[in-house]
Amino acid sequence: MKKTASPSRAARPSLSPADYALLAEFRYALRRFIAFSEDAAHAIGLAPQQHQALLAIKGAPGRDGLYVGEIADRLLIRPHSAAELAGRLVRMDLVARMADPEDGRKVRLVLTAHAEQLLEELSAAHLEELRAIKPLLTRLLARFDDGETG
Amino acid sequence: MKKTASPSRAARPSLSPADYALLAEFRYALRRFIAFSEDAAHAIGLAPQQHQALLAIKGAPGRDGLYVGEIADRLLIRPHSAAELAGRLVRMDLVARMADPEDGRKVRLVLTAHAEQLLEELSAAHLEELRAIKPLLTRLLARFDDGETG
DNA sequence: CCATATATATCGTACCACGACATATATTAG
DNA sequence: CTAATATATGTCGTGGTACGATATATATGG
Repeated sequence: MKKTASPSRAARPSLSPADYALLAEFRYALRRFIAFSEDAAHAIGLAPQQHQALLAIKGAPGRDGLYVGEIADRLLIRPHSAAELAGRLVRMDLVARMADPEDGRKVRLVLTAHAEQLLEELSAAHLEELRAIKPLLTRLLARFDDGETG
Repeated sequence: MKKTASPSRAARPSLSPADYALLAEFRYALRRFIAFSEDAAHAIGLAPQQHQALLAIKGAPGRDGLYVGEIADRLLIRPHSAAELAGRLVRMDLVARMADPEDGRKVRLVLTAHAEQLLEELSAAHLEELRAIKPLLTRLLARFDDGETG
C-alpha cells in the first residue's frame, strides 16, 4: 500500500527520503531519454544540438524556417551561439541561410531536403520511444503531488 | 471537432506537422526545466553534474553513499568520468571517499553535511518547480498517442 | 601465484557555449 | 539627411567537462 504521510509536516522544508528518491528517479528517466535522443542523432552523424535546431525549425507552427534569434530562444542559448550552430549546419548542408526582405539584419534558416529526410527518420524513432516511456514518465510525474494532500 | 483518423500505415513514417510540433514543444519544455535546474545549481556554486551526483547519492534507496561506478550508471557517464567528477566534489568538500572493507577497489562516496544542506535547498526548489510544470508536462505526454489531435 | 577481470584514477584531446568584440542594418532624435 | 543608438548576426579565444587511452590497485580463477 501507500506510505502514510510523514509525521511532522510543519513549515520546515524537511524533505523525506522518498522526495529525494523521486527527484533522482525522475532525472534518471529524463537522462535516459536524452541519451536515447543523443545516440540516435549521433548514429546519423548529427550533434545533439544540431538535431534540436532542425527540430525547432521543423516544429515551428505555420512557419517556413526560423530566424537565428528564434533558434536561440527555443534552444535557450545565446544568439551568437545560435549563429555558430547555424554556421555548422550550413557547412553540413542541413540548413540554408535566406535573407529577409523586410529586415536585412535577419537571417532565416530553412531546412534542406537532406535535413528533412534525416529529421523525419529521427522524429519517427523519437515518437516511438516517447510512446514507450510515456507510462513511466506519467507515473513519475503523478508522484509529485504526494505530501500535498491538503 | 474530431480530426480525420490517421492511417496507421507503418510502411512509411509520414509524420504530420503536428508530430514535429509536439516533439519540439516537448523538448522545449524539457529544456526549460533543465535550464531551471542548472541555474538553481549554479546559483549556489554547483556545476549541474555535481548537483546530479549529489542527488543520485542522496536518492539511492536505503543506501548510505554510492560507489563511483554506481554514480556513472545513474548519470550515464563513463566510470572514469565519474571518478573525475568525484574528485571535484571531494575538493569542494561535498563528498568524502570511503574505502570499502570488502572490496579494496571500490570507493564509496558519501555526502558531507555541507552537501546535505545545499541539496535540501536545491531539492525543495525542484519539487516546487516540478509541481508547477507537472500539468504542462503531463498534457504534452498525453498527446503522444496514435490518435493525437493538434 | 600468474593471468585476467574489475574498479578507480590520471592525462591529453575535442567539443560547444560563452564573453568580448565586430559588422551590418534599423530606428530614432534633431 | 546625419548622428547616435538599438537590434541581429557573426567571429575569435577561452573554459569546463566528458571522452579515449592509459595506469594502478585489488580481486578472482586456473
